[in-house]
Amino acid sequence: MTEPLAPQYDPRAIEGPLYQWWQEQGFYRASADAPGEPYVIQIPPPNVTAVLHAGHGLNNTIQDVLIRFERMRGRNVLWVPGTDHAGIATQNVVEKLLAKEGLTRFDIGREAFVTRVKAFVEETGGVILQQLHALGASADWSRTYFTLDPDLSAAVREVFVALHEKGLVYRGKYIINWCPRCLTALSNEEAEKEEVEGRIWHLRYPRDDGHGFVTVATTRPETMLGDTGVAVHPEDPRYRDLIGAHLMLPLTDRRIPVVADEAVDPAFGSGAVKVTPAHDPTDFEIGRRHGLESIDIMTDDAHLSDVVPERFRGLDRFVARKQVVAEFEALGLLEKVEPHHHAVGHCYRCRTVIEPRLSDQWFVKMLPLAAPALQAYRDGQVSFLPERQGDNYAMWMENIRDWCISRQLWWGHRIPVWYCDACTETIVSRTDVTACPDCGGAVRQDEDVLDTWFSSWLVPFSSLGWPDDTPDLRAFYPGAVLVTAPEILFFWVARMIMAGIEFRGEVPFRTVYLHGTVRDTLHRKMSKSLGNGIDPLEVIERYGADALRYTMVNGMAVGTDVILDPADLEVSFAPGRNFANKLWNIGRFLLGHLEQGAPPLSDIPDADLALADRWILARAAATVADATAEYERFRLNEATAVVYHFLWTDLADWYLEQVKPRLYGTQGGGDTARAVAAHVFDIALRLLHPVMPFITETLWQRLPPSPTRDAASISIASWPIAGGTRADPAALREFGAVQEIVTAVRVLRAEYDVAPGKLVHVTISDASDAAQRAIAAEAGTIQRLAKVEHLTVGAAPTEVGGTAVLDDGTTVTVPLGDLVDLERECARLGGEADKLEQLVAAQESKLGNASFVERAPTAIVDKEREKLAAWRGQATVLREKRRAMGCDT
RNA sequence: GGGCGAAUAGCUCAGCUGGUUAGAGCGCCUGCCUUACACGCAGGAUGUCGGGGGUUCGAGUCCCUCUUCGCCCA
Repeated sequence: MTEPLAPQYDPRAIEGPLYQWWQEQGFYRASADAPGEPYVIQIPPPNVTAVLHAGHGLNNTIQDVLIRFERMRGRNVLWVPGTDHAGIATQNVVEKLLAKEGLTRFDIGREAFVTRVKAFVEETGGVILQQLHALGASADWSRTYFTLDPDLSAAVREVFVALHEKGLVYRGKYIINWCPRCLTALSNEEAEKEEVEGRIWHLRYPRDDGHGFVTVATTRPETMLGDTGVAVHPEDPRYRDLIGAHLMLPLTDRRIPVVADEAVDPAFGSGAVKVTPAHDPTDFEIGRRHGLESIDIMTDDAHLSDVVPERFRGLDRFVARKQVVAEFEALGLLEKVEPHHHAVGHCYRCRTVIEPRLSDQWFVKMLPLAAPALQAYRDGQVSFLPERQGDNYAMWMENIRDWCISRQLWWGHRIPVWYCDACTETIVSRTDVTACPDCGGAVRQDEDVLDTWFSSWLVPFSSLGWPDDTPDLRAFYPGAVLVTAPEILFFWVARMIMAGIEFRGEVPFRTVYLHGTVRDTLHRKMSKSLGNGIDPLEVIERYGADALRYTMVNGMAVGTDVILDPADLEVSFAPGRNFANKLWNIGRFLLGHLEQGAPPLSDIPDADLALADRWILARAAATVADATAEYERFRLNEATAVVYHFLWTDLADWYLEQVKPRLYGTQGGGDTARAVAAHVFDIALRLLHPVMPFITETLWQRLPPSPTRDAASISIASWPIAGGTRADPAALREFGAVQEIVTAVRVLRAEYDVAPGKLVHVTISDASDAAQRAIAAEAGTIQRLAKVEHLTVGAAPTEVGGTAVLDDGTTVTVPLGDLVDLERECARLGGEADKLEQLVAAQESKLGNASFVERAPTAIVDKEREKLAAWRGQATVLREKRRAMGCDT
């Protein structure tokens, strides 16, 4: 674990071995009776056949950051991983494989097919969980579940039967969303609406009395073959006389009535709508209200069935559409065709156009489940991040519709319902049924399986052993946070909340963190079909998991999308890689100087601390407080930024530069410097560990031993405590003055193109209190960092030089002799003076405004007065300086 | 059609409860191979905070409206 650091940062060399070591040590295996308040995250179980994509990368990075943070804070952490059997998706994959052999699932039969899918899943499934190892995921793999495992299947059955007993599961004939390619019903959530440029056909239906016709408008003309009525609004004057009349349905010999129904929008189309109860949800309702017949005109695969006139039979629905339109046109019954923009349902798995279809399905009655779930949100038992997503949740809950849970698939939890053919008994049972309990007759099980989400909505407790009362269940339910994408708010999150309340009596998590989507630079969602995806494994291979994680977290504010350029991984991931490399080099430098060991900071008397030491300790204290607060508020990007700034700017750019002479031994105080450096580096590594676990562990392992570094791994080391380090406002102020003086000199050097190696003289005049203390304490630092030969404090020099006035009036003059162009310096100082005078003028008018002084809080007014005084002071110094230089003569 | 969100530097985005001389990273310009790092160091330029109105002592931040883009629902 502690070989010397390689001169080059090479993530591949450290990440794999480190992950393996973490696993061997079992750091992330949870125990129900371990100390600490439990903190549980349930992974959104990926499809068992899925491979890692950028969205998974983001989702799991966030979870791992939270988990690692809370683990270090001493919570009894459990991150439960698992996979989902993904009914349609997995079945589709295997059906495609079969198709290559020229077979369909029907050719080989249900049993053989299921065996085949099982084999496929065993062979190739779960790869994604392995891939999460590369990401550094600190999940408890010993608790990995699969939704088809026997115990989780038992939970599914228990829930189905229990809900059936409560009357919340029922079977009924309704219009469902039918995918003619997957040959199954879909829930409303699974039928995704897509905007399409379609057409609307205006068709004429002649009256049966020969007196004219009624025009109806439709986007799906082929369904007219299943029409059993025409509906108009009861108040529509155009059609009032027509209500109760009959029409002759063209292309058929059917006579259909005109009915009056409130559901008709008189403003849409012609105001008369054809009614196809078997193929449209609205029409189904209208048909039911008026006793119209339902005629299903389609086969499972969306070809016209035998109930239509012979010439249409067997036609694909879209071919039939053309033919129907052609015949209407030939008959002179096609009034017009208009372009029409509308949303059409598509199968969320295969994008096939959904066919609304009348069919027998199982449903869950949602209202009784939704009501308490909505109340739980209103009571604040569960909250959403970003908050507005709560409104989304509430709106869905308020307009909840029953959930179609049966799927005409073979891969999934088979519905635990048996039918007796002998006595028509229906048996719903927790255990398999072999004979009818009533008549002893033969039974057959319902052919269908359950929606995959019918198992997913239970994982917060089924993954912990429910319905058994297990120690895990008692310790780890409910969870703390759910981290997922907004796309599955309804599919999964809302339903989990309902199931949690129904079966465990409390919500399954307190916070729902809905993160953004990973998109390309055109803000398109990454997808396989667009070819704009980013392969996280490729990124890890090239730049390391730490760089990937950093980039994801850094680019993501709460509720916003992450934009990455798939065409240029270099540009996308450079920030993470650069930072990791910087950190590596800070480590190389620092650890090299700590090889001889470092005394614990507690052994160093306060009097030995240099101003720079006090400053970096104070900065560390502030960083601990800020980073902790940001992590707690889920503002991971802010937490990262805070630590980044501390490491790169405070530590590397200033403190390490300040401390070099002491580390090199060219100056005394080496022990103090090593103690402080080791201490703050330790803190920074811990603060960064949740985001960049590998590199922080690698460096942390090589810190010299110390009583406060007694954990085997940084990942189980304690989180730094803000109160444990020192706030020191004086040090912040005074070292701040050091920084400002150094920067001022550097600016002047750059302004006058002083050669990089050339030493200059500097005079500080009008030094503020802080500046005086800064110079007293850190003159050497200033000289070294600004390349100053003589640093004098006193009256402003009379010779010509470059001058800068700091905010507090402290004046820095670099006499540059012939290097200084007097005119140029006059202009430069004049420009600055003008700018300040503008500020002063604006500030004077602000403070001259009586209502501002009266109404604004005194603290604000005082602050503004201080600003005015400072600017006036600076302006005065600049003007004097210009006068002394003879600028305006 | 209804609901929600976004618009801030060339790019990607922060800016949380109104009070900052409006920030970061990348890119760009200048100068540096300073023995931890050129994936670096030092310095620098770039913003009518989408348009218009309003509330307020004070608006990038709150309200209205328009424009453009995105998401969800019908």
